[in-house]
Amino acid sequence: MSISVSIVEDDPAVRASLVKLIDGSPGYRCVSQHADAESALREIPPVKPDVALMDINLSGLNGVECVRRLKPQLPGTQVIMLTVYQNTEHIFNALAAGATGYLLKQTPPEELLAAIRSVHDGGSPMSSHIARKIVQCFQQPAPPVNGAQSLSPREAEVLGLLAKGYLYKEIADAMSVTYATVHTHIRHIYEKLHVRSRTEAVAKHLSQTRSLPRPAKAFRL
Amino acid sequence: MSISVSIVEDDPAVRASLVKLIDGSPGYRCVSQHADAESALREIPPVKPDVALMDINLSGLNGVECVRRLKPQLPGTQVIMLTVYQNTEHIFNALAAGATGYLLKQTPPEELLAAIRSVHDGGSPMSSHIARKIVQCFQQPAPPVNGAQSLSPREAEVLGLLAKGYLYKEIADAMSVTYATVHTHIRHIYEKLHVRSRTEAVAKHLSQTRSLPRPAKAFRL
DNA sequence: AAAATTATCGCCAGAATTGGCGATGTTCAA
DNA sequence: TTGAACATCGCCAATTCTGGCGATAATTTT
Repeated sequence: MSISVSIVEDDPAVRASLVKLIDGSPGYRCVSQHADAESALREIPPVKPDVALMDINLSGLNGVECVRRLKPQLPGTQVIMLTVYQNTEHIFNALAAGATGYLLKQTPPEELLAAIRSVHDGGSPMSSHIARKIVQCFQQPAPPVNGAQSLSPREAEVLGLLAKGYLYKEIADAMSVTYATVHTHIRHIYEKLHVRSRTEAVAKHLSQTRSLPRPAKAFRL
Repeated sequence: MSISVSIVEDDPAVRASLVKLIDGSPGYRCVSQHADAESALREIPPVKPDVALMDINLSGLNGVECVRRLKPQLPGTQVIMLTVYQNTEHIFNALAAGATGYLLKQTPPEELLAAIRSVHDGGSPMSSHIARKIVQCFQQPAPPVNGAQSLSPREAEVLGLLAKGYLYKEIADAMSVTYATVHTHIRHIYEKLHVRSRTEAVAKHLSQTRSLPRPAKAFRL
């Protein structure tokens, strides 16, 4: 069974050549093409393609938004973004919106076909450099503003329990020390983090222990 | 100039074949080999290889830890993890520790060489399926259990300020209502979120507004 | 029209937190 | 060896939160 592909691309020439490539390759067939996000949102769901190639730069609703709305209706369809942008923000937004692959428009035809097969086969096609950007996300070693770095092991432990909503007394029990000691640790924590309440300390803590990448501002929303 | 490679692999046979592959290929040269993390940590830094192939499963200190300690000393060296494990936890831990590539041991020789070149060239080599796992990280949708959905607009507003560490009185001023009203809103918030303190409410709030992926437990440390 | 939800206000008392000030002992680096 | 950072303990008072109980009014839903 060949892989069914939908194409969303506003440039008629590019779109035509994509259709030609897909339909001209055995094992692939183009089942729909769309010049803008709006029509894509209307017409793609009934078609249920295996894969969608989505230009990221559409007039009107952009490709990222289009994916965001399309994906919930078509969880089985894998979306590959096509773009000229290689910047981190775009990449993350697209992936967060539900895209599975991310290719540059300059990708040669054979690779594009390989990517379509790959994404259909459980992979996430992307250029090597884009992969690196994503990997770097995991490495951003919460570098600078980590007031928490200066927390002693014991203090960090207290903060962890504080974040779970434990009472001072419960923390004391959990750590086998007295209430007074917990109290003192917490005072030191507040000093070091420059906060004045449990809530602020926890907020700071959660924003820093955040296990994962916090790539770009873009992500915060 | 050929790419210098260090190899860390405890199985002598596998290590030997890797060395043979590297040294037998033009454009690559193996500059050191190590049977365990400890000797790797001692011997690799002076060598400053372009690329290090690191078995993830070493006796003693494991490969991930080895990378974590090596990378700060050798920011220019790109590390590719070699492993039989394909599970998410290992992948994330390795990347977070500073690895740039992640390949399965079953990777064919030519691909391994291509990966070494790729990582040296600014890429992040990894199998298509591993890439997918990483991408999925960015897609983990704000989970369903959003008790916050039932919060009224006003309550949500209060919670937001609560999360910033505002005192009841400050929230009252900010919202131009009385302390009593804030107090009531907060009581309702606690009921709806099933929490008993400001800290718990804020923790819940932050964990849900969190724009980004929160991959695995593994990440929490 | 009755009921539920939301937003607003109030009192009171117990519980928890915060902060000021001080103390002892250990460990580790200068 | 002297100081700095850490972990431990203590007292006391002021502030802040939490929860129980109740109330009015507007809006929305049923």
